[in-house]
Amino acid sequence: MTDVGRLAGVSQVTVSRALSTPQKVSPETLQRIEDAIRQTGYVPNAVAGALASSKSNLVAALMPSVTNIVYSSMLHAFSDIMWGHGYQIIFSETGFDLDREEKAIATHLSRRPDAMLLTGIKHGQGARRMLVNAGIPVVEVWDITDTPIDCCVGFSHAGAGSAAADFAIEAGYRHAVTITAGDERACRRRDAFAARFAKLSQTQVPAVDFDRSASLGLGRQALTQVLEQGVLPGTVLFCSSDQFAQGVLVEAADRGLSVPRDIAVIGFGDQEFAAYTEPSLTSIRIDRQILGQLAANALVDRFTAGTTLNAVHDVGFELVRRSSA
Amino acid sequence: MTDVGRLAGVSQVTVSRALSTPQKVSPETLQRIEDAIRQTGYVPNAVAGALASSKSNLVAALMPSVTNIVYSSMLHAFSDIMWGHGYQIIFSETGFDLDREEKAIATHLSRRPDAMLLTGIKHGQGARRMLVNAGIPVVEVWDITDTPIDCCVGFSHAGAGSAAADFAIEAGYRHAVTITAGDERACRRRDAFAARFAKLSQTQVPAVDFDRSASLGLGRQALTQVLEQGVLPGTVLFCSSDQFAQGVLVEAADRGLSVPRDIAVIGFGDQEFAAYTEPSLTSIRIDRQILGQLAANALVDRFTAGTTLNAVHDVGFELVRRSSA
DNA sequence: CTGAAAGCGCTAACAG
DNA sequence: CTGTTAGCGCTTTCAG
Repeated sequence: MTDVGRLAGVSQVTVSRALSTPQKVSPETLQRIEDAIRQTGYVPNAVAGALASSKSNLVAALMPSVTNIVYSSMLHAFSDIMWGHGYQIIFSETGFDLDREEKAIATHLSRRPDAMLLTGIKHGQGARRMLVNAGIPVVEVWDITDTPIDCCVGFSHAGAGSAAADFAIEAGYRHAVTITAGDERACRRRDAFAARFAKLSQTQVPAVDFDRSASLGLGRQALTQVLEQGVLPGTVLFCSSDQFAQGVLVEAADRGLSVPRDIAVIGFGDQEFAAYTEPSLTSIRIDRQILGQLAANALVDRFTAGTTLNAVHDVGFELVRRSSA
Repeated sequence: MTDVGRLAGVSQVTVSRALSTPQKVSPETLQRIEDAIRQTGYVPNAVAGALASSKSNLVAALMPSVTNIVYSSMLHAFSDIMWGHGYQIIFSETGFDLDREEKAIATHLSRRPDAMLLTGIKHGQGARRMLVNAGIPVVEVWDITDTPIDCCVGFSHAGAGSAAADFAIEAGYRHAVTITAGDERACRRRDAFAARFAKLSQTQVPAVDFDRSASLGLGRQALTQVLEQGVLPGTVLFCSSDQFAQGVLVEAADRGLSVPRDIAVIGFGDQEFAAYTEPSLTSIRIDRQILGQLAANALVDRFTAGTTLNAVHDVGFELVRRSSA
């Protein structure tokens, strides 16, 4: 900046102004500075800027996994809006591990981000304290609670589970099995589904649980397991992910089973392929685009205005009925 | 740090040392400092550290899209290793747009990252200049070239295309159609496939091209289009993505077509589901895990040793034959 | 509208 | 092993 200033015949401060508040610099000076910048190939140093102004224009985003479309599509929408507001994203994967998340929070806070996005509402011991101490806006996504750290945007997993049960009963199914991946939120959906379905149908709801992430292969395996234990007519499978559901569909087709006649399937996530499988998949849709956007906007609002704390945004969910159930 | 030092009865510098090079501080002092840190709830400021040492421990990663598993799984492997070495990832999506990539490069460089990962080998006008000026290690992934900016790790897309053609001919197919998404690298695979297949079979290779990203729905549409134009027996479809291939499979099943008898299908990417579709999908496998790891290691090597420039790592590809072709 | 001075919180020499 | 002195490259007052 000093070099640029020298070339333009002004002081370093004026160059700084030209870059951050050009309206405070006379047009001619501005012109000379711009030329000088071009000539010198000057690249601003945002690190120094952040130190001096204690504003980093950095937002930290922590999520379980980027390879899961459910989270990555949220990140996509979120970072898109943030970028539009001049913020950059520094991210880490936490892999459903609270310890790892807590370490990541500490590390990220040392970069003095202007805000932080966290996935889920359950965090480790020190997390809340660190975040409150940092005094930055925090948005928790993909779930809701009455006691967010700062604000949250998501939906009720228990609500989604029991809504699926209501739907299944209304659709005439009298037996159900759950297929669930190793994910705390998926378990909450399963539990709510099972409780509600059991209550309404007066039947037991067996569970097939995995400790891994959902996948098509695991879904095929799950159906095999279900069939081995024998399945009564009018049974619906409540899957914690469309990946599972698709696996069930593929396995069913391979075995010559008719869906939903022999077995019905409800997925979760309403992924892009859900509408195009054979038969098309009944699933629970969460608008991840909107969710990511709302999360971004919540933060941006907090920057500019300083909206009320403890704001909770319920984006809801929608049971999309197609042919599989 | 000054506060912590005061509390521990040492100077600020000693606190700094205790944190970065604890072996240079006496055990007793270290203990006192650690206690003081706990008491004060001190959180290091990596921004100031980066400014003073001109080492940010930040690595920028630019990729077309995080919602595409092909890139996100690479990012996952890459960031995992980088995190293990104490680096954090600051990322941006560039959406197959060179201008956007160039802007992102400039913005990211202002953060003084210690290295940068770029996807692809084709970049905008100023990109190369900026990166060379920055003087940081750069790794270009997912493609290879003899003239990388610094180093690259990927595979030959033309090679993959013609290998698929060789395979198809050997497998006895005499007609082919390509289905391609709007992606420069996919087009290079298509062109290589078509050229080679046409040469060996002495037939034309019609193309179904989309300007969007691949999806299951678009794949179904593509097969419909192909069938409308009439397809000769012994035709293989070369898809630029497993998403397309899966769509073709679903549409074929829906129409009562037998795969590979009526129509054969080759995918690309060997995604997790490829082994579990019905019939299972023949696809081209790239080890994205390894690719991401090699990219990370290439950078880490450059940090420590300063490996030769212009290193090009060909991770190759593997045609995985399953049932669809 | 422009400049001078101070300092953000840390690390990098250099002394002791 | 510990402390002192100088910055890193900006932004933020405060004066002109």
